[in-house]
Amino acid sequence: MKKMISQATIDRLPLYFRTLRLLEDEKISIVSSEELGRRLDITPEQIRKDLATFGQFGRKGIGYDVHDLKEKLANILGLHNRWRLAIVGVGHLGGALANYVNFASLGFSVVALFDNNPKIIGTQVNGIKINAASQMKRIFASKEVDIGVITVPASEAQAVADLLVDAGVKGIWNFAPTKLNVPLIIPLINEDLSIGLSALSYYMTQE
Amino acid sequence: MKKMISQATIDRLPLYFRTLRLLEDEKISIVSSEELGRRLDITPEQIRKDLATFGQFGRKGIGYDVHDLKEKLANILGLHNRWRLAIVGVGHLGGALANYVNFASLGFSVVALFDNNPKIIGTQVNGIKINAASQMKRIFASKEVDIGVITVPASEAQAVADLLVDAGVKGIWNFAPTKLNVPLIIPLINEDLSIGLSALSYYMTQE
DNA sequence: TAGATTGTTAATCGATTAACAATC
DNA sequence: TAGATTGTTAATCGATTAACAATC
Repeated sequence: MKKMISQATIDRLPLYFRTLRLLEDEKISIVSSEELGRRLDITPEQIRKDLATFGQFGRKGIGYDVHDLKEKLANILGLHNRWRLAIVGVGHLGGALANYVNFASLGFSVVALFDNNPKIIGTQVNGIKINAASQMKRIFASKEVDIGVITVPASEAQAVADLLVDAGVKGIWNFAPTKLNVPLIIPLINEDLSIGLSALSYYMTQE
Repeated sequence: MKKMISQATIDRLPLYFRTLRLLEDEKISIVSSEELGRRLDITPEQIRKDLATFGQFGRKGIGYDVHDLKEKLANILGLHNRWRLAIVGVGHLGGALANYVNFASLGFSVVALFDNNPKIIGTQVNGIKINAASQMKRIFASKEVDIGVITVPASEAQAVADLLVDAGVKGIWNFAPTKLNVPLIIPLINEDLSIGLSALSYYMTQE
């Protein structure tokens, strides 16, 4: 990582990107931070500050070119990379992710599936064969996998993470509700669904 | 909401709760903020500060009683409420959530499913019948639904949110990648999976 | 020119970290 | 008592918001 940019800023970039796409669909070619902010419930100052972190993308008195800014954000986010995913743990959630259409539109594709349940090894999901975890290293090489998605139970997640690291994974997207230890150079994003649901429960409990 | 407590603090409480559960399973009855911090990669000071927001739960020189603190956190988070969920949009993700076991262990249960696809209305997922969205109000009353889970495409999400609010939903868990407008009194948690994946792409792009 | 809007610097706000008295 | 550990106050850090000069 070149420079330290706040997590909050990084997490807002996909929202800007998404909105610019919609604006492009609406044939709107110029947008102000004011309008972007209105669509996203984010202050215009915040948006300008976030964008200014990466360069000068707008024109004073005018606004931002929708197509141009969209492409620049795609570049910053690395969405032109056509990342290849492997999903480890083809239960309900893993299976759903294997079929998830939104990924494709962001440039991600699922190229491999792994599971240790002998009953499903060899079967296919969305046209992709499920392999035993022991095949990971071999398949990672042939399929050029970039990202490992962990959708196994928490108790097995660390072992899977170790296998992924050993197979040369470049990044990990973890859905198991547990802390993982992986080398610092490998980006890891935790997607713990129980946090959001518990937070919702908390807010519903406050009268 | 009685008092303003930071989102960051609320989001860490489920982690503490989860870890206390594991400690209880390990028959460990007393834990220090130091040990909790080690297991979660959170500083002990942060943990003490978070807990102190809600009261004095520990004993100086000793630590925290595992069972006691676990129960107190469950109460704060409202996890004793046995919340009842309705999932709107039974595609791959909605279907996966309908089968998600981790919910049950936190006290949530899925009691109703809705979809507008005539091909699947009337069929069952995990023993729960799929209804047309038009039935929402009636079914919310009879099934005493608390939480609405939105797993429809972004373009339909606002309409679904409106239906949920009209049916008297108490909280919304939104998986559609779009900003929703709902009355301020109704807690809304957004679970936008494309943010995490895009952030991962960003970090993998920085060399 | 007048009005609009960016990019950037300064001010404010809030969250994390450090320090330490209290006490088991 | 000495060692451990909490709860809380003070210091620091970082993120958001406000203000405004530059300029289209």
